[in-house]
Amino acid sequence: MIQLNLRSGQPIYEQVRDGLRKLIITGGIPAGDRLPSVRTLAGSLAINPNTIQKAYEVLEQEGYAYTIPGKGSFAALPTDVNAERREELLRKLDGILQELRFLGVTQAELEARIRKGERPND
Amino acid sequence: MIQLNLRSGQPIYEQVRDGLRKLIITGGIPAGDRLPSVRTLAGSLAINPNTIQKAYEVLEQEGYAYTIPGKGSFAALPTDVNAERREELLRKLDGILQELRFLGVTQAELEARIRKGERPND
Amino acid sequence: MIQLNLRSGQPIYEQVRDGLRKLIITGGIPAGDRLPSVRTLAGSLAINPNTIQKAYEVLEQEGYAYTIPGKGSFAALPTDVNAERREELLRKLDGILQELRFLGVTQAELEARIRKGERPND
Amino acid sequence: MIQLNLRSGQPIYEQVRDGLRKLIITGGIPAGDRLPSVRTLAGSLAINPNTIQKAYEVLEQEGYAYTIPGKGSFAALPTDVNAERREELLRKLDGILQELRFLGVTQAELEARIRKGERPND
DNA sequence: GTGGTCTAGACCACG
DNA sequence: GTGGTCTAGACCACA
Repeated sequence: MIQLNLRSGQPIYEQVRDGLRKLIITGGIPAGDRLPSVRTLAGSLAINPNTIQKAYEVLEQEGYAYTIPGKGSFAALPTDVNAERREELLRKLDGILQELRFLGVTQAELEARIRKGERPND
Repeated sequence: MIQLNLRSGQPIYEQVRDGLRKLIITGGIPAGDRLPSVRTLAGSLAINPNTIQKAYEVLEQEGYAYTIPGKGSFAALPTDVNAERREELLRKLDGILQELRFLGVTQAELEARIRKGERPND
Repeated sequence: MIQLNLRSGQPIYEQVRDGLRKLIITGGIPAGDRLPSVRTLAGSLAINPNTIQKAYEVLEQEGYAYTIPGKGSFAALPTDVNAERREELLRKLDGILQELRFLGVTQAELEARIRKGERPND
Repeated sequence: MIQLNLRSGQPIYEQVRDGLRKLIITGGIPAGDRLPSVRTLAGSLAINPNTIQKAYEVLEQEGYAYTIPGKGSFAALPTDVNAERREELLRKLDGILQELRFLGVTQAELEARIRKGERPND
């Protein structure tokens, strides 16, 4: 389910966090559904449970997951996600757009790219 | 000119790199112009020269600057920037757009945001 | 294992890089195997760990090694080596051949030399 | 006549040395002919005469040029070139061939490359 | 004066 | 225990 690259230099817990977040965003794990348990995921990815634990903690801080002690961790609703996360994304978006423009990417190319991922019901 | 946050967890040399890249992108340092010398910048930011030098090395790998030993470092042309950097930006762009859509940002809002930074001659 | 000449004028980190690369090329360190740790090698060569680390960074840029923080550095596969490195070698090869011819080395001698290192299964 | 790249990071005096050596090797400056004077070359390349001076000194050590005080510097015969230079080239050649083989270049490709530069009268 | 290299020693994140 | 980062201070090549 989650692809790890142990050679990438990126901390493993970040890769797990990114993978889980991606699953939640894409609907692979619908809001309210239970995330795999720390031990299960650690087993299937063949890494240390502490590393999974850290990923879950960070995800919870961002608001993408919440934990019910004794029950497990669950995917949160989009509206539960930390407002800071959203602001951070918008900040990064502006920075990336600015840099791409500097590199010669035209407004038309940017708009094409932004439409490519458009969802029907927007 | 460059704002550092020594407690942010992000390495100082990366903050310096980001700050300089921003200056180059925004035209604050036009292509061909000299960047501040390692010692000068280290002094004005009150950090070690080695840390500045690492920032310059990374910036050079990205293609945003080039160094002439004994002369200084200079801002490069947009066309000199590493192709990998451009691809990395496009990858990040797609990921951010996907996450923002999940968080409820509509296509109209995204397009508005993308037009905000539009440059007249695109 | 690696011979250093501290008075040669060539930077120590380059000598370390060359020595390690040679070990990888000759199979002294098979692909996937761990290179000596920064501290270990620094100790056995009696030089500063930072100098070793710089050698490893450069080796990684060339594609001859990859690093997993907290785990160590490892020898990469030949296919992971940077394409630029290969082109640089071919460029240097042509220049050296040209100069050797100027110095009176005949085509026969060059071909003999090129066959000397031939591998059986080529 | 000599192409300098002030941005390359390679010391200018080395670029000048390489350029002059190339001219001698290729016959652009036949053996016995006078090399351009330090001041002339410094002027046409728009660099400091001290830098040219250093290039000439190194070239003389290699045996590619000799200086007659008050007369100028002259291109030497191939037989005058330092034996160490020749050995260094052969050593480098072996190292490059070994590395290229490691990178998957076959014996056939190497031989093709070595024949490409073949001179008719060898 | 500039960047490049090196040392000695320190703290931290990661797994 | 590993690599990553940072500091303080030093010397050298280059132009």
